[in-house]
Amino acid sequence: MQNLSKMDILKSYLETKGLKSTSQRDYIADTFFKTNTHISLDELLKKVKRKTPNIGYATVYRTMKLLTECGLAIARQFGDGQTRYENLPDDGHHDHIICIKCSKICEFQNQKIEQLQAEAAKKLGFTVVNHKLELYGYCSECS
Amino acid sequence: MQNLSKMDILKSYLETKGLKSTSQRDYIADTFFKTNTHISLDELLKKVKRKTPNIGYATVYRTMKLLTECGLAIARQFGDGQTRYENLPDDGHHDHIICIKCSKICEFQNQKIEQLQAEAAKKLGFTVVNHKLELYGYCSECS
DNA sequence: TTGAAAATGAATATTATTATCATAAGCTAA
DNA sequence: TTAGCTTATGATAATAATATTCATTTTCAA
Repeated sequence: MQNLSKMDILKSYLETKGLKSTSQRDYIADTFFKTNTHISLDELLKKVKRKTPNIGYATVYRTMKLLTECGLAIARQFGDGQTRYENLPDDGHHDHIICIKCSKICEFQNQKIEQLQAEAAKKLGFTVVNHKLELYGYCSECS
Repeated sequence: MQNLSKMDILKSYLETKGLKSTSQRDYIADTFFKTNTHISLDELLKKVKRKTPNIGYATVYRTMKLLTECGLAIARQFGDGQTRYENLPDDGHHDHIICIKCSKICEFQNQKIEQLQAEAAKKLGFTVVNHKLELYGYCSECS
């Protein structure tokens, strides 16, 4: 079992909610944590079924709902009519800057921005567990 | 009829596509242009029906598809299972914070964050022209 | 070990989106 | 203006994804 820290976060979330740990949940979560794409429920179910064929769609659905609730997954829509789940990268770098001409993508992280986000959220009564920041512009070669 | 310039953009889009101008389309578009929220099809239909009760869901649906195609509306998903249409603000840009439990959406603006974004981009040799920032967390009622 | 609480999985229900089709309305040419 | 063709409309139906139900199984704390 990889992804120990993520699994720990999940376990502690379950505990605070009075929910139980099950082999299905663990296996679905672990499988998801190993993806680095935007995976749909059907795709994840297919992956999970390779090793545990009698797992049901509903369990995958409910597990992903849990992971989303505790900030370990981000549910996104890309316009194909399906919800896709994004796994957080381990190093926490999930800000992107994308060149609108050549499509080059760079990643960056800025602690100060994250701090300001948390403050802005607090003013509105929110507690941030996750964020998605995408900048669009021209890279050095295209500007 | 307000929103003349947006209406002009729509009219010229229709013309280039060989589509026709109708009173329903005009009224739906004008009603949408007057919103400053993330409106769903049902909500927009309800608004439109106040003055023109015999308008149909399908016409609203098709009109919003057109507006999206020509860039006058942005179709967004915030996780409540409904597509919501964002009217382009006249006064610029806003960011979103979304409750991952109840799907409440708040908007906020933060000049300082935008400034830091520009700085971070500059370090990577980029010039920012646009950005998308979404925070996910718990609202005051769900935390 | 036991029993209450929660999870599972198959199936069903619900909901939003998209397509269909008969009729109505807009547009162009004469 | 009108004839004739094209597109739009609105009611409804089809589709597809998501959410719920329920009988059974599993977990976990006492």
